[in-house]
Amino acid sequence: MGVQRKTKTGEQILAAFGDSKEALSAKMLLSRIEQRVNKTTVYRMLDKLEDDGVVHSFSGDGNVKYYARCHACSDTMHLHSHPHFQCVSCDKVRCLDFEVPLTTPLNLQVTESQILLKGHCEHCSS
Amino acid sequence: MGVQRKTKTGEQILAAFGDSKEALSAKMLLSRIEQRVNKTTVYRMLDKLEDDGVVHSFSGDGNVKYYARCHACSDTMHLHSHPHFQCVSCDKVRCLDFEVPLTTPLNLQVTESQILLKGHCEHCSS
DNA sequence: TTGATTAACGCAACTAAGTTGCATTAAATT
DNA sequence: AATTTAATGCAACTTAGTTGCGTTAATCAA
Ligand SMILES: [Zn+2]
Ligand SMILES: [Zn+2]
Ligand SMILES: [Zn+2]
Ligand SMILES: [Zn+2]
Repeated sequence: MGVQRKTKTGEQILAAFGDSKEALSAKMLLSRIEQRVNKTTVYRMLDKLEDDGVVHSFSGDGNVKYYARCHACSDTMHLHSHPHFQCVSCDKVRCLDFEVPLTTPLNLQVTESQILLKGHCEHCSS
Repeated sequence: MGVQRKTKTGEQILAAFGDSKEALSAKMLLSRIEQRVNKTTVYRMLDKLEDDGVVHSFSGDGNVKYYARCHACSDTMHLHSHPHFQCVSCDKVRCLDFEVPLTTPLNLQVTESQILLKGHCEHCSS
């Protein structure tokens, strides 16, 4: 089940994401939240927000899970087949807007695709 | 630096991969190797084999690192922009043969792409 | 064949991400 | 204000992977 009560942790997590396409790990969220919050609480809140279709998650570099705001999802429909980008220089991660057309083999039933692009973001290109 | 001596661990790891496109985690390798080998040894040997362009690695589901044989790599040139597939039913992971054409935004310098497809493999489709 | 060199190894201890159980706190409802 | 129970904090745990260090064994030269 998703979020059922309005709490400070929930507010602060959503405030940390804001309206941007930036993706954040649990650790990054913890460091951004003013109020002292336990990591367990953050993990559980993120789970609930994901259930509600408010955030989506994916696996970034170094086996770390990242979360980002959803923009067209609800608790009944999740739709985010977009790729993600991680800068190898500043480590920032974000959602990319376009869709990648995938032609998959006929003998496989693909239900989900995760695309992570790595490289240098616009601020870190030299 | 890569592998410098012929050892049993190295042989057994390569034997476990064989010639297939199947990807294996360190844990899976440990369970497949007859001889008793320490996990540290497996991790270190995989690192060396990756340095040599003998295997490549990528992040699978559950933040687990998978390794697979390279087929066109050397210690000086690594080339594996192919996608990987993980069956959500039998958990097998493998390399896919085709390339995915990616049109990336102009303001990003993409140097690496990881594509993981998830779904049901040919043996687990009902 | 033997001895020297050092890559590879085993072990224990560690790190880091994430999870679980349980007692406590605090939203929401009456 | 009293009740209900979602949300929280804490400690302890799990799992993947790493590190330091002393030991073993592959390679090569004498
Ligand atoms: Zn950057
Ligand atoms: Zn996204
Ligand atoms: Zn399968
Ligand atoms: Zn592969």
